Amino acid sequence: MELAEAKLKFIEAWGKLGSEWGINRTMAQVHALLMISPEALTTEEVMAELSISRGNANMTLRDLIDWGLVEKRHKTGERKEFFYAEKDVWTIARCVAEERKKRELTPIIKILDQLAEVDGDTKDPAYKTFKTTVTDINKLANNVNKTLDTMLKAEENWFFGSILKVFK
Amino acid sequence: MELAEAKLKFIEAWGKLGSEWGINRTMAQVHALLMISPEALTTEEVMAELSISRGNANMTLRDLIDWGLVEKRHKTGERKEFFYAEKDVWTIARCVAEERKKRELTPIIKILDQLAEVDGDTKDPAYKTFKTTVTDINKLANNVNKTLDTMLKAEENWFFGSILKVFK
DNA sequence: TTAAACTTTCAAAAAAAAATGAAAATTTAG
DNA sequence: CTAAATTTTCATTTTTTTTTGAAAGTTTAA
Repeated sequence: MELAEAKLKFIEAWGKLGSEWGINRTMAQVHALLMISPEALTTEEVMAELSISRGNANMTLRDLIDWGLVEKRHKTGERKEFFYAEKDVWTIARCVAEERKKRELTPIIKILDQLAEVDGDTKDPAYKTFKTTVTDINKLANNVNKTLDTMLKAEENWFFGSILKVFK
Repeated sequence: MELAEAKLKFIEAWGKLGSEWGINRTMAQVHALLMISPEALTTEEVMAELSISRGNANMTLRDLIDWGLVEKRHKTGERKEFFYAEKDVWTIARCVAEERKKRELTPIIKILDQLAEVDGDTKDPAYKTFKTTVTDINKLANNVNKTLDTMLKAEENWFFGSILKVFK
């Protein structure tokens, strides 16, 4: 396969994966484009490569910066801003995990904590089922949370190492 | 908090979480409703509880069955179908992991395998960056895949156990 | 200063996703 | 068989999400 074709396929696949996981397709595509670019790109270049508008490119790049996946760079003598994506896959994975933890896991745990305090009649099946379900989900969420915390502190390559033996 | 209020909040929160993770909000809400229902519900009841149309309820319940999260049940003497959700949180987590692995991880690995075979000039930075990025993502994806495989075979309660010590 | 280069904003438009509901299909009791 | 009960389908509508692009805002070189 040619590099040009492969690039397009990668951008498309990354966009699709993103959208399946609740990430805006264009944001995932811009991320893909920058990940495979050795050099930082300008807004103009991103717009041209992906055929998107200036406004879209600007907002998407801002979001990627908020996620910690992309950084602004400046070149001496150039007035324009350049955008460069983190390329280390483990660092990328950490960023995503950290952000999603903050944006989604922490808020839902807060709600589950409140819901676990619902009061009612222990003999009422509706109450029992509600309480049990919410409590169990809460426990799972807290375990995911703790595991992520530990994982995020872990060595860069824990994932590529032999963690698998744990489950032996 | 009253049970009725708590139920509504739970359904709302579960729907929101679902939509953040690329799951149709209504599907997540129907799932939430069934998870906290001690008894299997009819399509009519789901429609009424969530104020959704028959068509929507029908398709959503079908999807939940496809995910392995809900099953059809029949009551003797009743002609209608009833829907009952799996309540064990670990089993639910396995179902979701298994489905998403099948629907999203396996396909992307297939594509990454193809893309890793792109040919080009080793001295070309664009080629080098592409190759490295794709290869690294591929490695990570394969490790996630293997870890999920092992996890899915694991004991019901591995997650609630002391897996955390692994990362010590 | 100031004007050109560049970036950001956001109301409006377009596109995508989800929901509706009535007709068609299916099932089953009698 | 047959007709009532129930489920499924899917063209259309509605809602939600995403994108556009031009105007406003900002920065900087001279």
